[in-house]
Amino acid sequence: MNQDELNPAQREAVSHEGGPLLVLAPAGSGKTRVVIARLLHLLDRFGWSEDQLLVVTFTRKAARELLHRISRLRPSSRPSWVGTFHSIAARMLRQHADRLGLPREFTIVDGPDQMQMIKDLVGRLGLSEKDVDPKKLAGRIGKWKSAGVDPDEAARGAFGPFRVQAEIYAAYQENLGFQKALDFDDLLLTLVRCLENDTEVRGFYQRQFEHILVDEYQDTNPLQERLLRLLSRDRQNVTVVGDDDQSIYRFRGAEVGHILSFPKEYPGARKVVLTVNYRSTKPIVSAASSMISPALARYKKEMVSTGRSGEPVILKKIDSEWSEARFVARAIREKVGRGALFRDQAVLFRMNAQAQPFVRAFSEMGVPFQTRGAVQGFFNRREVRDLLAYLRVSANPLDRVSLGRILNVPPRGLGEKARERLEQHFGNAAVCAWEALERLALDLSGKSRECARSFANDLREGAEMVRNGEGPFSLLRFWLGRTGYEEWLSAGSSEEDSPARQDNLRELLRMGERFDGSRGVEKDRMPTGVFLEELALSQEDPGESGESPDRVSLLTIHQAKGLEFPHVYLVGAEEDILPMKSREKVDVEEERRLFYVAMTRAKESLAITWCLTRQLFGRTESPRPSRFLADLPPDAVQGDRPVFRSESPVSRHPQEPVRRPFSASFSPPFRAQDVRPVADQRPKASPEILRPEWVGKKVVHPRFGRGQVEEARGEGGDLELSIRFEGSGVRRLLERFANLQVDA
DNA sequence: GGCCGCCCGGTTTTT
DNA sequence: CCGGGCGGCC
Repeated sequence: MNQDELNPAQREAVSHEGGPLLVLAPAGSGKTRVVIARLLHLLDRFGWSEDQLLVVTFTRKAARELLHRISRLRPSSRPSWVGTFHSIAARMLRQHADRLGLPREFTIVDGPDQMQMIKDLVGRLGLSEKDVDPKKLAGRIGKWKSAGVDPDEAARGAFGPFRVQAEIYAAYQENLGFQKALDFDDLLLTLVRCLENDTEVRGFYQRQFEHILVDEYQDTNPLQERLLRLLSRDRQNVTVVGDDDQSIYRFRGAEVGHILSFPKEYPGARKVVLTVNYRSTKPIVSAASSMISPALARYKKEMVSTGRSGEPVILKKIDSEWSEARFVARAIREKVGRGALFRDQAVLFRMNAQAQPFVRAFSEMGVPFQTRGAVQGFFNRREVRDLLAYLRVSANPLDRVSLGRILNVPPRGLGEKARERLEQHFGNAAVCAWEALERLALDLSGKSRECARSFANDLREGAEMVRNGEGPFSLLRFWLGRTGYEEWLSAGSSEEDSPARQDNLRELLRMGERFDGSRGVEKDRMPTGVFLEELALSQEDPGESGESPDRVSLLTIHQAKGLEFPHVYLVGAEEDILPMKSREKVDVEEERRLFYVAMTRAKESLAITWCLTRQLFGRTESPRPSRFLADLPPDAVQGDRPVFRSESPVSRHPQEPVRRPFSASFSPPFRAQDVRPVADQRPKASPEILRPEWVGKKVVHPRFGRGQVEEARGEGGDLELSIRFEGSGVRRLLERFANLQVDA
C-alpha cells in the first residue's frame, strides 16, 4: 500500500517503530486500512517473516477479511498467525498438547453443548432447573473463568446459592476433563495458565512473535487481556486498535477499561488518534459526535468529516410500530425510486423482537429484505447438530455429550433408562463410547441389547475411519448409511419442513466434500478433527460470506457493528428500548454507545424514528422518546423534535436508586452491569463515613478476580470499596452491586 | 416414548 | 403475544 494514500495520523500509526501503540480509530476512520498498512510496513521495514506477526481479531469474519485484503495487496504474503483469540489459543494448545496432558484431538464444546452438560449435571445432582437456572449458571461459570477462578477457589468462601453453583462448576470441569474437552473459555484460560506456569512455552511464543496486533481492542475481556500480556515480550511490541466509543459488549464480558487504561498499563505507550471520518456526510458526523460527547468515560476525541455535505438527519415521531414499519418501507421505496438499491439500506433496532412489524410490512409492500435471526440457523438445526455429533464421537470417543445426543437418534431402543445406565458405566473416568455401550449391552436384553452392541461396533468403525485419515465427507456418508438418519428424518418431518431439513443435510455433505477437496496437508492432524474444530470455532452460517442479493437488511445494532450502509433507519428510539431497561436498570453509558454505533453506520442518510404507542409482550405501552434524542444538535437534524417536559430531559429520567426490598442474599448474583467500569467516572454520592473494618479484607470479584480492600466509605447500600485487584489495578465498587465473595 | 396443554418470562452475541 | 419447558396422560 502506498503510504501517500494515508493521512498524517494514519501514517503515524503505520510507521510507529517500536513499543506499545494505541490507535484510536473512530467509526469510518480507515481502521482496517491502517491495520493492513501497518502489517505490511512491519514486514517490509523490519524484514520480519509472516510467522513472526500475530494478528488477533474477535470474529472469523474480521480475520477472513484481513487475510483477503492482504492477499489482494500482496499476493506473495500469507501471514500465518491471523485469527480469533480462540482459534489462536486452540492452535497453541494443540502445539503443546503433550506438555498439557491433552490429546491432540481434544473436543471443543460449543454453547449449546455446554448448556446440555450443565442441564445434565443439574439433573444428576437432584436439582430442578427452578433451583438453578442453567443459563445463569453458564454465565456465572464463564465469569469465574474470566476472572481465573477455579472451582476450588469458587467454593471457598461461597455461601447460599453460590455454594451450589460452585459445586456444579466443579462437576462441570471434572466432566470436561473425562471427555478431554474444553469449552470456549477454557481455550483461553488453559492457555493463560500454561503460559503463566511454563516459562519454556511462554518463552517460545514471546520469542516467536516480534509484534502483536489486536483489532477491536475495546472488546477484550480480562482473559484475553491477560493472554495478550503473556504473549508480548515486556508488553513492548503491541499495537492495539479500537474505539472506546464503540464498546458495546459489556454483557458478554468486554471491558472498555482495557482500552481506557492502555497507556497506564503499557508503559511508554504511544497514542495515535485518527480523527477523519471518511464514511459519513457532515450532518451525520456532527450528530453522532454530539451524541457521544456526553459519555462519561472516554477519550476525548473529535471526529472531523471530510466535508461532504448532505441532507440533515431526519427525526420522525410515529404513532405505532406498524406505522413505523410502513413509514420506513415507503422511505425505502422512495430512495429506490431515486436510484438507490435495496441493499444500500438497513433498518437497525435494539432487539430482535422489533423486527416483526418490519417483516410483515415489507412483505406486504413488496420491499425485499433479509434478517439474521437471533440464533444462527444452520448450526442450530437439529439434523445438523445430530450428524456433527456422530462425527465428534468418531473423532473423540470420549465425547459423552455428543454420544448422549445421538444415543437414541434415530430411535434404537436406548431411551431414558438406558441413558441413566450408560451414565453409570461412564462414571468418573475417561471411558470411551463403545466400551460404555458394550457394558450397557450386558444390562439389557433382547433387541435393545443387540442395538447397543451394533451401535458400539459402528462407533468403533467410525473412530477407525477418522484415525485412518478419512475426511468428513466419507464419515458423514458412513453415518447416514449406518443410521438411516435421512429416512428417519423425512418420515418424522412434516411436509413443510422436510425439504429444508433435507437441504441442510445436503449442505452439510457439501461442506464436508469441499473441505476434503480443499484442505492442505497438516501434519499430525486428522482431517475430520480439523473440520470439526473449524466448525466449532466458526458458527457462521454457510453462504453468509457470499455476495449479498439486493435486499434491505434488518439488523440489531450489535449485528450492524462494523458494517456501513448508505441509508440507515434507526427505529424505536424510545425510553426502555434505546436505552434498554431491564429489571429496573439502565446501563446508560453502554446504551449511549449503542446509539452512537447505530448512527455511525450511515454514509449518506440517517432517519431516526420513535413511536408514541407500542405493543410489547402483548401489552400496549406509551413509551417516551429516547433521552438521547435531546443530545442531537438542532442544526444537523430535521423533522419532529421530541418534547421533553422539562429543560433537562435526562433529569426527567433519573436513574432511580435501586433499592431492593429484600436482603442482599436474595438479590440475583453477578450482575455485570452493576459494576462501575472505571473508577472516578461518576460523582460520588456517598457520605464520607470511613469504614476501617473493611480495609485489608481479601475479596474475590466475579470478573476482576482476587483483590484486597484499600479503602472503604459509606453506609448500608452505599458502602463503597476501593479494591486493588491482582492484574487489573484499583477499582472503586459499590459493595451492594459487586457480588464480592469475602475471604474469611 | 411421545404428544398435548399450561404456565412463565421476555436484551444485545461471538467463539 | 409467542415460544420453550415441564408435567400429565395415553
